[in-house]
Amino acid sequence: MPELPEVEILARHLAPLIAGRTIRGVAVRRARVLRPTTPAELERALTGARFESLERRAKFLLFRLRGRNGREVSLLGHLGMTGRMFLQRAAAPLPKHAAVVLQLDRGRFVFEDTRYFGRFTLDWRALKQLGPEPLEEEFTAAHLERELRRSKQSVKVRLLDQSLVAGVGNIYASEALWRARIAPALSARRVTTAQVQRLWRAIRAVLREAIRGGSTLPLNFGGSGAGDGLFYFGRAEGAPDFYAERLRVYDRAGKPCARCRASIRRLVQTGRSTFFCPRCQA
DNA sequence: CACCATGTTCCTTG
DNA sequence: CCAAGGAACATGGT
Repeated sequence: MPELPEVEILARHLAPLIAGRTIRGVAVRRARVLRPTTPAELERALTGARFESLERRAKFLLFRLRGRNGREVSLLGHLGMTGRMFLQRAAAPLPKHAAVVLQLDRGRFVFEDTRYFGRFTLDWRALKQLGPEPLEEEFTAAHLERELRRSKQSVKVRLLDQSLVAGVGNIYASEALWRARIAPALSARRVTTAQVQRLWRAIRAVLREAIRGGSTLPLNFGGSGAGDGLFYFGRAEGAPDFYAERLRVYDRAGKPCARCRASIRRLVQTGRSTFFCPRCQA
């Protein structure tokens, strides 16, 4: 579910819903996601605290709260591969893999994560290693070129390095390279200045369009219809599926390229799938 | 049973 | 010390 655009969409939807809400109780059902914070530490910091703001940094969510004692509390969230965050009525059934549940003054906040790779922690050290935000001015084509040239790894693998640019994941790395017409296996060292320019534009366009689309991956809580109290974000029931429409190569092996109709291919780079058009991205 | 999965962090190897 | 690659984490879908 989550790459940068999905996290951005979540933050935008969640921020106004949690602002001003007070936490009455904290239930940690899977302590692993707090690491290295302990359940006792989280309970002490959050009980009685009030949400003030929510921002995104790369794929992280930055929650700022005002603690019971008046001090600021900073909470760092990450959805991992399968994480979700939403509000629901206090009477609604908890999802099977609810990792952390915050009882609010009205209803509850749920961090649910099937695989428990996500984070919900007071430890902010993970942010220190992040590179520039791809949609901000700090991310320039010159920076991208300089960083790419430093390595002989493939350009696709380099894009996943969060210290080079923060927030590009496995889906949008393939999408950006397709858009820029660059072969994913090309050594980062061999990328030309013209290619860097195209790639820089493509990264930004692909991410921006995904955010604009409102939802790419199925972030909705499909099936659970109205009345179960699930906070529902992303597309509405019956709305177009932006995910299926927007992705041009990811998970489309064997299907025709949207530009040239050649058959999309899949390859594995450092253990992860890459999708590309062998003709457009020669 | 096999293989695949949107992410990050460790550990090993060179 | 660094770069690079692979395993681990944990659960579910096909």
